[in-house]
Amino acid sequence: MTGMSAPRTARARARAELTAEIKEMARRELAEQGSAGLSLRAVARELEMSSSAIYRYFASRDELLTALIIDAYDGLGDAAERAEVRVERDDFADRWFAIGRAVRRWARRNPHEYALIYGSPVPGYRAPQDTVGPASRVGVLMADLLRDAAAAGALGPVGSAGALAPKLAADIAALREWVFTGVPERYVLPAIMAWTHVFGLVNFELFGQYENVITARDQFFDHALAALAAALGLPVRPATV
Amino acid sequence: MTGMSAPRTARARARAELTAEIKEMARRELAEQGSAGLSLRAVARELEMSSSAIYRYFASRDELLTALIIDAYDGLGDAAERAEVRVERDDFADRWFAIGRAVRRWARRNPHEYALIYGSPVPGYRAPQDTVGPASRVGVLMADLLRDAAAAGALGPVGSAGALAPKLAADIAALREWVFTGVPERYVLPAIMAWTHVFGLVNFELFGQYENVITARDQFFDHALAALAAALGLPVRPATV
DNA sequence: TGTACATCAGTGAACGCGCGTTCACTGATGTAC
DNA sequence: TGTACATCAGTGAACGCGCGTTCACTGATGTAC
Repeated sequence: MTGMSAPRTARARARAELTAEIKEMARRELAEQGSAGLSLRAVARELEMSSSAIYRYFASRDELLTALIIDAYDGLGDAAERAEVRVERDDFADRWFAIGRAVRRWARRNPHEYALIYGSPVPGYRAPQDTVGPASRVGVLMADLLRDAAAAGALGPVGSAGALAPKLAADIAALREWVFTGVPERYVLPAIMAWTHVFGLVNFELFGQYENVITARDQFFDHALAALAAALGLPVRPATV
Repeated sequence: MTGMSAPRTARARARAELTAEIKEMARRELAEQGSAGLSLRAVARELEMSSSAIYRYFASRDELLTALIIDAYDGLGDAAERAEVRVERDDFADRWFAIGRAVRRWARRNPHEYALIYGSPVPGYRAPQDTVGPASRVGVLMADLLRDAAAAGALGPVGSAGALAPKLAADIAALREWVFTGVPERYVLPAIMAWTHVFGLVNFELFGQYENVITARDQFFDHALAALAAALGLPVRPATV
């Protein structure tokens, strides 16, 4: 996941370990202060090293933040993939449920990391290019699922909203050359919507919008997943929690 | 909106004006720094007054933040209401579109205020009770729309997801005694989902998740609104942008 | 209408704090011969 | 296997900055009689 091969020398091993420790401690700080309150000095203090020593591992606070963001995307991606891969390949609705639930579970367990990647952008921080791969993993997983379902002829009808605006049709065409290869055209927009909806649900739950509105959070989320599966054309069995 | 009656004395008038100026300047700072970077001293500096003077108007940074949050909810609520009220009362789909588009337009015009209320919670900040009224205005507007449509017999069928879990059914019952009065049971969950989805769409657009995914933002949003209207049981005419 | 007193707005200095980043330096680890 | 040199990790002091909040004070505005 780190992209490094096994370190040879003791020095390299120590370096890898300390890099990991710094990130781990930064994650803990993040959980207490939020991304804006993440401070190199606090991390160093907690690790009982001088603040300047951190600079041997991360060139700046932004670079540490970037590392945390990538790790967060990868953590979420791993969680979703691990959950999805355990499901029977041809139970497409179950695969959908597995992805959705894994996303929510990970987000509830790592709320500050989730906020880091799906909350308000960190002011003054501009995400570098290396985040886009990790950032797309959940979406890719959903697209893969649709491709498999389409190949198996398991996709049912989806509501049509009439003719599409040309610009939007072009977006869909582009998507079908990339993540949505092999997915019939009419399933692409429902997929983007369902993807958006899943994170919208998690956002609202984590950021407090369901306070005084929904108390049966698990059941509501599962209900929504079932409705989304139907909107995606996936064959849904009656949901049981 | 401020809840104050017309100020009598010159002093009271000056006070009201300066309070507004402080908030206005704070909003401008917010737009540049984000909520975590909002500083009383910076606001004071910009207003060419001493930092301690701010304390005559707001007891603390948190109190200023609360005022901004309430104003943001009210700004969004006003925008949505003003847009919705201009539509023919019995064109229910149009009313839905008006609300959704107004939310998005306001969010795009006031991205930092939007992030303040729908983004990651401000670390260490706990929203006081006075925010819940303003926070619910858009939801109330949607519920009102559904009530009107139901009364007019204009609501079509919605997808049923089978029997509901008891806890979830209880939530719905509670909602129907409060905001969703007069709205038939089966439309409540689709409404919560549609409400969630609208803000999920705006979140994803504003927070950068559609980068490299959707370029036709207006058309995509309208498409989603149309799909949501259908999911809500609202009578949809073919969408034109 | 004028006066005495109370209330309020605003100031400037200070407290105590934390931050990111740089730099010259020491001592340990790794590498080449 | 031993030695000379280069590389790296970590330190501590310093720079320059900004922050929220408090406090004793001055001068203006409002109020009651």
